[in-house]
Amino acid sequence: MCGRTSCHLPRDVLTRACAYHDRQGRRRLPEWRDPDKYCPSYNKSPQSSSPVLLSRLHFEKGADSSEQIIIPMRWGLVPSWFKENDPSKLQFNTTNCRSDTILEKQSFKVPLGKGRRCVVLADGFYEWQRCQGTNQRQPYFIYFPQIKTEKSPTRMPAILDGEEAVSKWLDFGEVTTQEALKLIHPIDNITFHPVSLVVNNSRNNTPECLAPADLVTKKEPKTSGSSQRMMQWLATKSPKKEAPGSPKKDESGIPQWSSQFLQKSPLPAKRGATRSLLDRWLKQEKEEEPMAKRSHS
DNA sequence: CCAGACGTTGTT
DNA sequence: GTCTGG
DNA sequence: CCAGACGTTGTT
DNA sequence: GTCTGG
Repeated sequence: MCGRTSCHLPRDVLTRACAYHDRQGRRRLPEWRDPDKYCPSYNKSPQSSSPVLLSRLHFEKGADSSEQIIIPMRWGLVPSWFKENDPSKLQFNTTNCRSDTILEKQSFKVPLGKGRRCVVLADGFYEWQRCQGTNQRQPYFIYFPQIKTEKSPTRMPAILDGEEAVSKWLDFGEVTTQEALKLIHPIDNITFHPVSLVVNNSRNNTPECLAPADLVTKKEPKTSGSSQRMMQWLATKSPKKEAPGSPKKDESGIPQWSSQFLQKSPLPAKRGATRSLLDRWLKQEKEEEPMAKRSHS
């Protein structure tokens, strides 16, 4: 899935890219909170803060839920019951959420049911492809081509394509969870290219991170005489290691993506998964009302 | 009922 | 192998 | 996501 | 806080 993004635009440019239309159809720019925490980078990793869009109603009682706020936030979900001050003390991973279990996993379904939706802004994201026969992993940059509307903010494996989808996703006051989930579907107007291994280290923050690059050259580890003897010794002594050069099981030649999203892509499997996801939601809550109309007993 | 987890990746 | 830090 | 640490006592 | 497992 997604563990690295680029979000490098200057703040004013990013803000304009997030222009949207409110309930009255007026064109607006999202209002910033904590603008100084915005830290543009070509190489954003979990624990860093990324700009996030969310409904104003999350901040002000009685606010227009179609109005949007933009705030730098730490990557990863912190459960509401987590009392430590330091979110890095959370003892399990919440940097990703599987779309096929989001309605089962308590850490995600509870906040989802409360309308806690947001949109993480990014130029695109990185994925590492493991190739057979090497330990190296080939990074790729994946993004919307810069042709259409300039604004195409994304949430990672769940990508919202276009302003309207973003607005509906955020407007938890009017748009129910079930309607919101329908906005997430595989997108096809997306593209990618291989990038340099420079992106591997999250300290590297340069345009080279997302620049097109040649595929990683599979260099045979030039083994010195001594290391060859060492390898032989390991091969005979260690039951865990396989003899170097022994035939590998998987000769399919099919590239294995780390991402479920890219692996299964926009075809039947994913469609089916999405449908059963929605079906399950519909079963457990028949006539979901939008948040704005729910009674607060 | 209480205790304890609450999550993802990938690989075997 | 697994966790933390970036 | 990947890279890099993973530990303690005591002294400078 | 809420769910699962015992």
